[in-house]
Amino acid sequence: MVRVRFAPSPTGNLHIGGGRTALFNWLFSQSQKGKFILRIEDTDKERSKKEFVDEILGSLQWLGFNWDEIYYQSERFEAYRMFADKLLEAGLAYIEKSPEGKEAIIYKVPAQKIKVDDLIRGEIEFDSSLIKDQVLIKSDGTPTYNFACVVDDAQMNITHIIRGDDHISNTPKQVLLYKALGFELPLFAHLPLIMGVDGGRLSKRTGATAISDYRKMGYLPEALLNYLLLLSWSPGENRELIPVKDAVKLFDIKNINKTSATFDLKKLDWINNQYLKNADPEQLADELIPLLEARNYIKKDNFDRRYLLSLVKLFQARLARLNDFVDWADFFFLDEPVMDEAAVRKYLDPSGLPAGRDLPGELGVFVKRLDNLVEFNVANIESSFRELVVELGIEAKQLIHPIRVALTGKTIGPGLFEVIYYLGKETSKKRLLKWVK
RNA sequence: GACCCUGUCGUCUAGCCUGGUCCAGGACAAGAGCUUUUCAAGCUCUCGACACGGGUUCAAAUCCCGUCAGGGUCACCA
Repeated sequence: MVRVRFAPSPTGNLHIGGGRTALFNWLFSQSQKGKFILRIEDTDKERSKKEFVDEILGSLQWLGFNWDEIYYQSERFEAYRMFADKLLEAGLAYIEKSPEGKEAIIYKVPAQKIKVDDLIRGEIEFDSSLIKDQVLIKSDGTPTYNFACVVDDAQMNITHIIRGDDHISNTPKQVLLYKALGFELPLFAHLPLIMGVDGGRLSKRTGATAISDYRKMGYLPEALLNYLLLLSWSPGENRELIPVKDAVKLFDIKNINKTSATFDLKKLDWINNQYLKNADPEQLADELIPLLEARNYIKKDNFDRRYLLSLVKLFQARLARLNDFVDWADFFFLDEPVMDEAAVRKYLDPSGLPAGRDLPGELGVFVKRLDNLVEFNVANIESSFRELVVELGIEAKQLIHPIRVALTGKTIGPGLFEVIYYLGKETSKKRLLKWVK
């Protein structure tokens, strides 16, 4: 049975690169009906933090990766010690004393050619005479990364090691240890790295790196997953929008390419919009509620959910990020819209109008028409408006823009008649009347 | 510096294994237009790449060699 693992170190957040490694491991396990194992590599007592463990687990859950088993290296120190002693007894390792008298166990690296048949890159050859002896157990008693990793991968029966490219040069060191300990070798697959726009490693300078940051910014996990999937993997046939469920069926390690990819926020935005457009409004509303509460736009447990749902539907297709809703739809929740001054000057300042136009008068008439509607609905609002502009002998947009600014404070937004309808007759009248005199 | 990995539009990629169907296809971005009530969406179009140089071959993005470029690793960090 296929068993893969994702082995983050809790010395920081789960970043984009780690998320992608987790994704490929998880996808492979799902596609092979295998097990996905999580191993927290917390051997560095100084830098490992509980809060990072929580953050990493939270991000993995948000992405939808459920693990079958979880282990903590900090709980397995006896095992590492035991295998180090074995190597000592076999004469394959030696003890080195520090000036303070502390002892470290060092593996004596034998000189030989090591071939690794990487699932993604093919055969890679190394010369171990170029590798110096490796510390197994540090003088403080904790194991080194390469040693703990080998012991664990073998003990946990990991069959495929799928990890980042940056581990290629660790591979010969680990292969040597597998052989020295008499463990069966797993298969290796080294994923190309994700680069920042500046060409180097993805860093905070080049944009957000933590998965949780993308969550905060309003990206849907499905969208982020889909984007990450496209970085160095393609199912062919020009398919781009691939929900995880489909990816599990289509996934084949052979289709992973060897070239590193640059993280492109623009494409992520596009994918996010694609998912947002087709998302269930109920689900989006659930995500939005805490954000709206935080801004005091709605009161917890005391708001009209059906109304919110209608607004979500109004904006859904326009959002690049879910959080945009909070800014773009603010006028539905505020008593007074926040006015964009430039928009006011452009559309509501009578001095800028052509001779003969009487904007305040026109707005006044429109308010009366709204008042007289037999039934206040989108169709009636629109037809009364259309009739009015014909009577006035002006183009629809000459009046639409000023009204939108008066009602929303903005030049952009959903269709005007929906805006009026959802704002309600009284609020619309009140906001328009401000510009009548 | 040594070792290792990689090189197709600005970006993500298809094609490369099994040379001809590729004067290289798709997507994002950019530009133009349509629609129109602004924005978004949608639709149409435009711009734009086989890193370079040698081979092999009737024929090379595809095979071979070299060069160059980019990246990674060289810790008692993981």
